[in-house]
Amino acid sequence: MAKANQRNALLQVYDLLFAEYGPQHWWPAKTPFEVIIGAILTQSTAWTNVQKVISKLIAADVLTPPAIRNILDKWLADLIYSCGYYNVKTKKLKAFVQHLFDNYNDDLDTMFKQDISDLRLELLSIHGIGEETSDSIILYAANKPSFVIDAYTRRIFSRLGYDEANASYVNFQALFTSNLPQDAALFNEYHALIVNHGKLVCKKIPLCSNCCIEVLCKHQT
DNA sequence: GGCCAGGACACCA
DNA sequence: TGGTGTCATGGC
Repeated sequence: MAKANQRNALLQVYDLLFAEYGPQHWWPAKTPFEVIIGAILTQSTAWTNVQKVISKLIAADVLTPPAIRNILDKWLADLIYSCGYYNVKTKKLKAFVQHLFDNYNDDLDTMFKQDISDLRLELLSIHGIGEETSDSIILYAANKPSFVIDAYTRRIFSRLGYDEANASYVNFQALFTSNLPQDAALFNEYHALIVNHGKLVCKKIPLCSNCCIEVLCKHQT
């Protein structure tokens, strides 16, 4: 597909999703640190489970870097139990807050002052933070334009006939970053809309214009 | 009871 | 470099 057509098609998908669902107001968190904790906890886990755990962490007054750093592994594992993979995720949460303390004295703002590529590399070097989680943190916690590729994105754009959906994470991400304006608000809304649509389709909830995607499929193929 | 959910890592060929 | 097993609860 020609570059201009690709750009127009991506914007058309965005417009249809936005017209259908409206603004999503993502990420559902009150602070950048809460975004990061949620991004780690939601790995391969339904968001409803994460919400319960976030509430528990707030109730226990441990949703801060020093509190997560100092709490015993066993207690943290108990608190995040409902998310699944609680032993693995305990290590991941601990690894992040330790990194934040060692390098920035718990100051996220300083960490986020880097440009996107440096920040992404640094996040990827932390245990438990892969490509999707790092992009989620950059976009939703640091408010910088880094497009998030997740299972929903691949599924939907694969259905739309994009071969890039089967490519590596970075190559698929380039489809969006090379065709869309580098706008954090746009990337934020686009990914949120994709996830919202994906969830509804996944739950087989009938959508009056679920057909918007079906129509696009016919146009693309 | 089976399947899947807003992944990442360790290990192996 | 790519494929596979593992981590695990909760909702439908």
